[in-house]
Amino acid sequence: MGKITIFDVAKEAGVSKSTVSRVLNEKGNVNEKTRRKILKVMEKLNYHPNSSARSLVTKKTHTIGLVVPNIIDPFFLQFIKGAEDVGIKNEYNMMLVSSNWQVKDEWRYLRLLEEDRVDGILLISGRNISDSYIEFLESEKTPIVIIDRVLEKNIIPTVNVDNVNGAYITTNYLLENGHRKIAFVMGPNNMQAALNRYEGYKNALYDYNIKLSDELIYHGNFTKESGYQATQKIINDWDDVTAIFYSNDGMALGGLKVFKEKGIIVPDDISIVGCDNIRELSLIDLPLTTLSQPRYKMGYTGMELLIKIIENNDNIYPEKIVFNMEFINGQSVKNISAR
Amino acid sequence: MGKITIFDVAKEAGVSKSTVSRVLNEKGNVNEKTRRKILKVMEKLNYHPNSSARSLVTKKTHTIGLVVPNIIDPFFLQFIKGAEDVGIKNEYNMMLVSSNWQVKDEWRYLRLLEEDRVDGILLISGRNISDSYIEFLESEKTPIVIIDRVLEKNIIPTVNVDNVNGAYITTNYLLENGHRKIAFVMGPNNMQAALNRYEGYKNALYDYNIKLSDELIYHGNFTKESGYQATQKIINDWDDVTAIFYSNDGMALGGLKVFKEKGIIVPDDISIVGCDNIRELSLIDLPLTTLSQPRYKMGYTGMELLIKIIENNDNIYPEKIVFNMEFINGQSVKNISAR
DNA sequence: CAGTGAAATGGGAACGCTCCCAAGATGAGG
DNA sequence: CCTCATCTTGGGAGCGTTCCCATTTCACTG
Repeated sequence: MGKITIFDVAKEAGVSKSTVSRVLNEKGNVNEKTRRKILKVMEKLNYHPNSSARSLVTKKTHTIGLVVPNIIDPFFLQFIKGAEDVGIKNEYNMMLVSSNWQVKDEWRYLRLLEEDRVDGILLISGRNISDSYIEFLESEKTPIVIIDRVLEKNIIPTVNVDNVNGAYITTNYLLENGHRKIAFVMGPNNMQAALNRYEGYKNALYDYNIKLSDELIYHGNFTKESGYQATQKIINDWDDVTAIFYSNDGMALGGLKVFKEKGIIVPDDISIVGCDNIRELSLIDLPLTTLSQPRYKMGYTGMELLIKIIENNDNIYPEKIVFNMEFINGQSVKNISAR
Repeated sequence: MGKITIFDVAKEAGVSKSTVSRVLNEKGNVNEKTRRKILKVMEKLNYHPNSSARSLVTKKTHTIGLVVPNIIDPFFLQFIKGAEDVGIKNEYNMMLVSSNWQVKDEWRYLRLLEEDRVDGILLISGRNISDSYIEFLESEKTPIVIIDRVLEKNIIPTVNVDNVNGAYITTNYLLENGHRKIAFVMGPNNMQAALNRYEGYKNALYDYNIKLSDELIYHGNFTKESGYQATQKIINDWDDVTAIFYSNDGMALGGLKVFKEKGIIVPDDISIVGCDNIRELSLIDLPLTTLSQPRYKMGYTGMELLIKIIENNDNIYPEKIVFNMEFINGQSVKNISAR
């Protein structure tokens, strides 16, 4: 079915292809009358410009590559949604690539760029990207924005969340509610976010003049199972811990399981706070007090930034955007201040 | 930074662009020695063919449009993952479009086709696509596969699940476990899947010689809230209903909330089954007996089919693939047969 | 009514590739 | 040593646009 081209439109409208192109791109002067006529012909013939031909000469695809560590994890959906909404608004398409947390898959999204399939890349949750790859991207001057990875040495624009501050606020909230012996369940040591949350916890204690006790620090790896185990240890080790700070919600869920099994009531017997505000928690009866990353907003902002970079490629100064975590006041903390 | 083109490679290797093209596409005869040389030069110059230029002449983009009703809903992730895995294997990229359940957004994915950005479209969960649009796609002879929507009149290939059979098996399971008075919570009337599940329920009762009672049929709209309300009604209306069949898991969750509030123990006081096997349920302590759509497999198969259609465009006969639902035996049904 | 500048239009080159066709190289067979 | 088939290579056209430049049209002004 011979596709309609710009020539067909030109012929039908009795003008040259150049004029059609002009109305298509709203560039240059076109007599209003002919403009209307051409528009009418386009509609009549159901003409749509071929994007490949366009890209070939303009060097723009109006497509961005969206890289996600793992498409299966609902955690990333809000980021994607935020990015998508901006994309739609600016008429950008999104090419989806999941990196599977694998360094070896980095070539897959790199190739999108090399083959000029995309104008830039939005790397969501860049925690899994190797340093050498980031340096490579930097040297390539690729339009790219990385979400959820702090890059201090690199000039690449990033969108992040202030984990230190978030954990500080949360810990402080526990302190204000009279808690003094607060166990802390850490995440993986190699994860910046996990370390930062620990730092916030530490700072809050310090500012409250409470001595940090290493014995109250437990280790997990962000899974429900590891939260389960850590919680069992905590309960075994102490009978005067009044609150537990889980550095993500997954581990808090593991904790809840322990409490259920042992008949421990939250928050009457123990107060807990989590971190991340994962969707699954909304299904649980107890509203958890937790911190939320503004994921939608981060995706949204990241995409906006990326498009900005793509569209005025000159005089860019790299931006490092940092959002605050949002404190979500649930019902898993009890005020135990003596009155 | 002047991008490397096929000419640069040709020049450096001392051959013509045609020869380079030949080794690029592994088409036609090329002397093994020159082939190696060209390959080496490509690597040296880090040459990658421009996809727009290629598409312009071949009319193939090696990209497929993946349409999902709502990217925010984790329900669709398994479909996407299945499709993606096939895409990667066959070197297809995926353009992501969410339809937002809105008919008015149909133009957004249509345009991907019209602008020749994609070679075909995989419409996941086509429940939300208007009939007129489907007819349009059919008439356009667009390479398309629709997942999760039964199309009897149309010639478009689909991948579906046998809801009738699934509901039959589940209902039968309840019957085998001694339940006779089984309430049924329906989904929206305009949804094929919901109606089919009702049909399966009906058939099972019929084959078991149990008279269908309209009074045991309750209506919901697949939300947790509607399940909550329906369950309250059921409990109000009857004291001898021993089992409830929720036609999706979301409504079953609503039911669980009622039971918790009223101190009703599942499965001791009442047996329940759901349908869909949504991820959130894994976080709940009670393993629900439910039906699972093989979502990963459906996405996988749909994508395979689509690529097959795209790649040998001739003599296609439309396929209608139907998977069985998988029965997931949880712990929410009690055997109450008199012994 | 000639002259002028702006508005409107057309034509051609270029984008980077594939593909067809023609031509040169090679080698076997007589 | 010539012939012919096969392998190998090069050149040119064409894919559907955009964009630059040249040309035509037009409305005014003096």
